[in-house]
Amino acid sequence: MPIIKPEDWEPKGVASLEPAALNAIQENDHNLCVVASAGAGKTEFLAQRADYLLSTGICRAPHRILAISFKSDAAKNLKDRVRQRCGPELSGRFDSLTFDAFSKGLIDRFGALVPAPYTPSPDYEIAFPGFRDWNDFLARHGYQHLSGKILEQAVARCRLPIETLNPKNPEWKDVLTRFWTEYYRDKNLTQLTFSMINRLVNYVLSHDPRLVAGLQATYPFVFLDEFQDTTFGQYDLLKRLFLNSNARLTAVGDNKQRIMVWAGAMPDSFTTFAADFDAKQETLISNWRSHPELVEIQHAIAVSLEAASAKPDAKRVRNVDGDVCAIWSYDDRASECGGVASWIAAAINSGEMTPEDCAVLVRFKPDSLEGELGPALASHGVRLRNIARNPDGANIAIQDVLTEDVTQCTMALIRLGALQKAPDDWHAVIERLSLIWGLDPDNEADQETLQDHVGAKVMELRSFMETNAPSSDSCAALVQSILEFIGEAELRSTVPAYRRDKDYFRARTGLTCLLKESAEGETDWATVARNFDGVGQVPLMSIHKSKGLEFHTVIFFGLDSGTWWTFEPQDSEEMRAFFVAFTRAMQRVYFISCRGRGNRLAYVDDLIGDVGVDRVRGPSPD
DNA sequence: ACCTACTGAGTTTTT
DNA sequence: CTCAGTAGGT
Repeated sequence: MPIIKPEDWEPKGVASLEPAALNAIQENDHNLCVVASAGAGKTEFLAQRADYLLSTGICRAPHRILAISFKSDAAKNLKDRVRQRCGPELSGRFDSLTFDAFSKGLIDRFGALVPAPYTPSPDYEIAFPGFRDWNDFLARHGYQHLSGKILEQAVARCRLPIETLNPKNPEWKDVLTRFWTEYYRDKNLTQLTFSMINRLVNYVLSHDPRLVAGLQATYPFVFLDEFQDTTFGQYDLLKRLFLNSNARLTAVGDNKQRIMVWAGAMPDSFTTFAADFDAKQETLISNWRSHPELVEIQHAIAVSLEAASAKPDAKRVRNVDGDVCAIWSYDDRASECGGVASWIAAAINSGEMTPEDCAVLVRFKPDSLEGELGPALASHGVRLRNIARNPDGANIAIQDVLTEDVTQCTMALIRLGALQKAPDDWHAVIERLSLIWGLDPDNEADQETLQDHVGAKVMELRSFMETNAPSSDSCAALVQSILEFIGEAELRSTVPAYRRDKDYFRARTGLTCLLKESAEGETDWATVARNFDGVGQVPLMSIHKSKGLEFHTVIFFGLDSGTWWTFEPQDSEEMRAFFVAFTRAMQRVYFISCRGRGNRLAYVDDLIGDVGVDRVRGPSPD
């Protein structure tokens, strides 16, 4: 691949980028802090910067770029965007992971180097202890006077080994020692939380500086997405890895979307980072997502969060009629669900949006709304998909199944078999199999054999689908046959996250169960494939899960004091969550307030009322 | 057995 | 804000 001179480099695949983005993309001498409000095109910015660094050879093989995100689908989106922008070869040196997946990968590779007694057993399980579990641990060991919440934080922040710790209250040293020597050992098996994995990585890196040197040599460039949500432990690890090294760090995020402080995020990650890493700041002000009327309201909310917020430059054109924002009020929950369901069905039938373009958001407990709204939508022939739900029999959420490597390989082949046209999938399969089977993408003979192989497999899948109707058994057989074709051992050896059986089977079971679920009641494989991908289904999720996503229309359930019982107006996490929900919408957003759930949320109601958002009677069921 | 007044817990993520 | 649980009264 010919190398482009840095001065000749131009953005690819987009009409334009704002000047601040261009400056930041071509910044080679400083660490960077890029403040990017909602819809500013963070993913695009990072993808263009990756393309700049890779295609100019500023980041030359064998050097790689490490990109850290907070959600696995965000990591996946970024990876895909980089592949689109600079092709499979250069993007092969772009490692896009979540912080937790990155730390877990290091423990899976170097866990044995962690000094005793902290060495984790290789078949550990990932634990997600709740409030009760932390308290139970304390009670079991006679510390019932201490708080589980504080133990959780202490575990997330402590430096290992505990023996060297010097806490103000020596009792905590005993508690932590006991906790770590037993790990989170409940039923005779080792369980690790992600905060523990983070501490173990930190420990092994401090113990063995060669690992730090190796990582620094591999990654001269590091991207940090959604930096406002960085936890103390993650930041500590970041410093351990890259402070005072030659690595160039690019932190991107938006304080107004900081909604993870409750889970241990630093309240001031940007200022701390800017000071420690002497970072230069750039501010992106475009909003490519929402049209001017929505941006106007977003700005009013932004100003209430941060008085100095810059007014974004709205780039999207409005293309719907009627109110683009309103508070819909209802008296009781039955008319609420009925009314919203018939409105959604009518909007879909009129062709102004597809089901998957319309998101239903909640503050929490999507499961309970699924039970109410799901049947109401079903009576109009519209399906609701709770993306946080585990498919029956799996212990992985639907949204995570979709981003798994084993899913992407398998489903690309299923789509090639089931659908008339799937050109992207053909490309994706060839690209992936080249990698998995270790074939040279530039060797014509290799590529020709590969194409023949895949062509034959697709023909075989087509004839299987013609003779076998979709069913639980035929789905399992299909997955089995495709994985045999790909080669499970080969697949697993190219995906570091599939090193442990537990992790691989969790993903594979998720895939099989979601496929079976997608086949229920269907007679044709094309529909099964579309069901699997969520085509034709209205997605339902929490605000937290919606972060980073965008939808034509957003409907938020639960603008009431019952749902927001912790609400505080000034600079609160709740207000920022509300901002995140609002800024997901490209064309329109409605907030549902129902007497059956609680009272009017006066502060928010008045805030958006002041910029012209009306409280109206919600659409009625028909 | 039943009433009233009070206390405290619940929720959002990460493979 | 709502719900479950509890203490203390009739």
